[in-house]
Order: sequence, then C-alpha cells, then structure tokens
Amino acid sequence: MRLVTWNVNSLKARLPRVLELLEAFRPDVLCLQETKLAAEAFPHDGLAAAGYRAVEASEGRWNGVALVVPDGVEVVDPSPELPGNPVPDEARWLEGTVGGVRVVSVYVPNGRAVDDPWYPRKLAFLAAMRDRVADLAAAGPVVVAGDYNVAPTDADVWDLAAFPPGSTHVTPAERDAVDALLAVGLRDAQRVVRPEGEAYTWWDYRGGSFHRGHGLRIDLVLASAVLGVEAVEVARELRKQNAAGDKPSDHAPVVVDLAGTA
DNA sequence: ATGTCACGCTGGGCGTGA
Repeated sequence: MRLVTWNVNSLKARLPRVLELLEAFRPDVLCLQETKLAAEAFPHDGLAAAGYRAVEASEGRWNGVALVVPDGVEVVDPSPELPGNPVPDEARWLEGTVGGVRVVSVYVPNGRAVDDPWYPRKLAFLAAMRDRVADLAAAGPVVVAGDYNVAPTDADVWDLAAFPPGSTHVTPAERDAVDALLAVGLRDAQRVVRPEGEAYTWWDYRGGSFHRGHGLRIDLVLASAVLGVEAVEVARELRKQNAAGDKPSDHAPVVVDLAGTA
C-alpha cells in the first residue's frame, strides 16, 4: 500500500498540485490536511477526473481533513469522531478503513506559543489521540498520518536556536506526547527507513526557508509495527512552484510504501 | 528583515492564522 500525507494549505488553491501528485505517485490512499474549504466547495469533480474520490471532514475557512482513494476503493466506516477532542467543532480528524488498515488523517493544533491557550489544547488533543489510537491499534493495523505540528527530535529541526524558550513544536511535553503514541505499538515510518538525519517536510514561506534548508519534520506517518515500511520519500518537487506557475504548499507530501497490507 | 501565502470581507487593503 502506498500512502501519502500532505498538508496542502487550501485544497482550492492547491488542486493543480494535488492532481500532479496523484498522477506522479498514484497513491492507494492520500491523507490531506488544511483543505480550508466547506463541504459544499470540496472539489470532488476535479479528483474524479484524476480517477480518485474523497471522504472529507470540512469546517469552512479553517482546518479540514480528507482521505482520497482510487475509484473503486471503499473507505469503510469513515468517522471524524475523536473522543476527548478538546476542539470537537474543528475538522482535524478523519479515520476510515482502507485495504484492511485503519487510516487516520490528522491535523494537530499548532499551539502558537507555550503561554497561549492553544498550547494546552494542543497537548489535550495529542492525549485524546493517544487514547483513540491505543484502541485502534489493539483492534488491528493502523496508520496515523498528518501534520503533527511537533518535531519529534532535535534532528527534525534545522536550528534549535530558532526555537527560544516559549516556542512550540519542540517542547518536551509535545515530544513526550508523540512518544506516547509510538508506545501503543506504532513506528515513525520515516525513522524506520532513515534512522537519523534531515528529512524535513515543512519550510516557512518567508525568507527563502526552503532554499536555505530551514525546515522542520512535522508531517509524520505513524504505523503499526506489523506493517512493513518499504520506502519513504519526501516529494520535495511539490514544495516548488511548477512550470505552469502553480504555487506550492509550505509542506511537502510524504510518500510511504507499506507492506503487509491487504 | 516579521522578507509569504491564503482566506473572508469587500470592492482593495486589512485582520487572521500559520
């Protein structure tokens, strides 16, 4: 099974690049985050032209997640429910069973700053995830893919000096929350294939960050250990503007090939 | 350089979020 996760920063603005991704990588499931559109505006027709269909959880202007699969593939028992979610009105969680694997597309709250009310909300969201994923992992193979807004280790940050005290994404509490997800029996797919070193997935739009290598690895694919990880690729070409002038997201897609799936 | 995007509201810049 080939799974891709991508924070697109508006599916309306990014549709040409999503179609480019589907054509180039032909995933069996694509987990989208930050679709940033209402359900009635979701571009089902555009995806259909590429041979794909989507199940989505949409909110309107902000957030929004989706699972995109090839025509003829069913997403069984889709659900946006995350028990204990501190922000249940926001479209940040969507699970569905694809090929016998429970797949989740998740957009974890940013957190903003350690002294901001969004920081404890972020930690509460991650705690709710842990409890839900523990239940899912006990029931069968699971993949939790998305924008975690956490860089799990120092190797996932271009420069720790850019994260002075009060900064989010790198705090021990956030990293402990990701470790707690792994502790229910998941593996960080990128680190299975590439145990250390740089594998960034996000670069700020500002200041030429991509060109300068100022990135973070915050888009993660956590997979049940029973699922073999054959390959992982960060699709960096999609972080660049294309020849037609279509702009990139500030995140690159993460492409993961998994074995041991139906 | 806090140097970029994308959105809604509105009719072209501003506020918001990342």
